[in-house]
Amino acid sequence: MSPVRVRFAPSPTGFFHIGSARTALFNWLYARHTGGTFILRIEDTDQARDSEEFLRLIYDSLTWLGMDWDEGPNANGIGERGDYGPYRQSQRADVYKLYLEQLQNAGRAYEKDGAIWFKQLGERYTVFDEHRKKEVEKVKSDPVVIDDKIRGRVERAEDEDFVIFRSDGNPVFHFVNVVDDIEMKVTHIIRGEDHLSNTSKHIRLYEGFGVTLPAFAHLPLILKSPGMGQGKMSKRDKGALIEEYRQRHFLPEALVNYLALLGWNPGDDREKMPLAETVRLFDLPAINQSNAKFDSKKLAHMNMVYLLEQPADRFVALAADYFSKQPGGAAALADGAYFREIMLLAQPKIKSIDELAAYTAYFFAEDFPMDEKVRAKVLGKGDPKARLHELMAALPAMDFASDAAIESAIKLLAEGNGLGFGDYQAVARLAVTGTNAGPSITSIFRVLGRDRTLARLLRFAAVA
RNA sequence: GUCCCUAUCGUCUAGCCUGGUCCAGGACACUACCCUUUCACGGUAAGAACCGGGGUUCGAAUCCCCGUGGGGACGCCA
Repeated sequence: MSPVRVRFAPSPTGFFHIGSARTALFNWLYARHTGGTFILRIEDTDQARDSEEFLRLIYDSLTWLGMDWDEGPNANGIGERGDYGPYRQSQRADVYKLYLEQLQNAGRAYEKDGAIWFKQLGERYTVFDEHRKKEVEKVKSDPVVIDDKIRGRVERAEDEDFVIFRSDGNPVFHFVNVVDDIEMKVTHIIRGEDHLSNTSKHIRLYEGFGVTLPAFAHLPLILKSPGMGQGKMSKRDKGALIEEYRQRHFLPEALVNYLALLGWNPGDDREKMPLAETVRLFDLPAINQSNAKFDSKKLAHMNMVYLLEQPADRFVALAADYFSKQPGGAAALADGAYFREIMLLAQPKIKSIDELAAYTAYFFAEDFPMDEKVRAKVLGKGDPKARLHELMAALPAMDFASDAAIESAIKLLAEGNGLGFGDYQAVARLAVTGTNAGPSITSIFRVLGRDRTLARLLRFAAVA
């Protein structure tokens, strides 16, 4: 058995979406599992739609997700690697010319309407195609048998000639895809099920070139989320773009973990697992045959689980990176020690990094918003104003050294008035943060410091 | 319309290959309760599925067939 060589072959014609990422991931996982080679090949044969910006997005997205390629084009200064380059189809015209000549010499290519067509072998007949609303010529030939690693044996009987070179002289996907897979010695073609019906064309091409077939594995598709319509997920769907998760500062390892579980599982109940473990267990036969709907809530949960276990330093670094990209975020970063304390308070509370700005806003500004509903609720219960004044009176003498010290001071105050901690907690939180959600009030007091806490209590008491 | 793939809780799925251990297990979501100093986390509990019909068999979620549902392809896009 020759060493595994797989490839991910995107075209830079649009944003990098979740389906592409999953295809890339499964190829990457299979390469790493088998100790094989992961090739990145850019299929930029559509001059009208290709763009350098989208090309960069492919490199950046793969890198962000942690999928390194062993062979591939010169990307972001990495330099071209591999012995079968160039790895951009726009630079491989001479190779395609050679393969075309081979087909022409064998009588398997002909010209029509300025384009070059691949000629199928077999009995020809015409039929009216309801879908295309025109007569088409079909070829009755020996059935093509696809031995699919995921689906088993798939058989297709009908063929049609198809274009391999456009009238503008550029080769078409089916042709270049097969030629490069041959040239680059790809052993396993792992791609979405939407290509399953193309595969018979591709197999005919392999036969035309007289080479042996690679193994095929057609992945189930990722469908729209429940309630978001029918069909496969498209670039236009909410949550479909990798870029979106990157901008929202999702953890790439969480996204990768979620994506790995969309159509594959380790065979037991584990869901959150280290990448190395996924690599160890991943294999083609374990991949599901049916499509899966995308569930952003489950992804969000996975992200939270990963966030929770981040070491303090990494979490603070992630938070700092996030704030640095927020409007006005620089102010929050001004005091590093203060920033760190706040972020660590927030870490166990949030589901994703992009909640941080709103969740911690009151630490960084005095003009934080007041939640009117919460205000009405808190002020409508007991005698919060009295509690507020008792607290303000006690504050100057309070020990702010630790959460525990603040807690016992407030408890002492409460006991003295025949009350409980909770009687002070709600109104103090409202006065100091404007809301009813957040870290413990003692830690907020401590981090804010006595002066700022007292000032906020005073200000609130004045208008309450 | 033609061809191809597919079918277990709302969703992701285990179980199916090698029929009995499954009145079907886990996770997300939802609900309730517990924990609690708010909000989360966490814990416990509840509800929730073998698409339908035929067969094969002592026995079918598991094997076969037919329906139906879902998905894909049918471009001088990839």
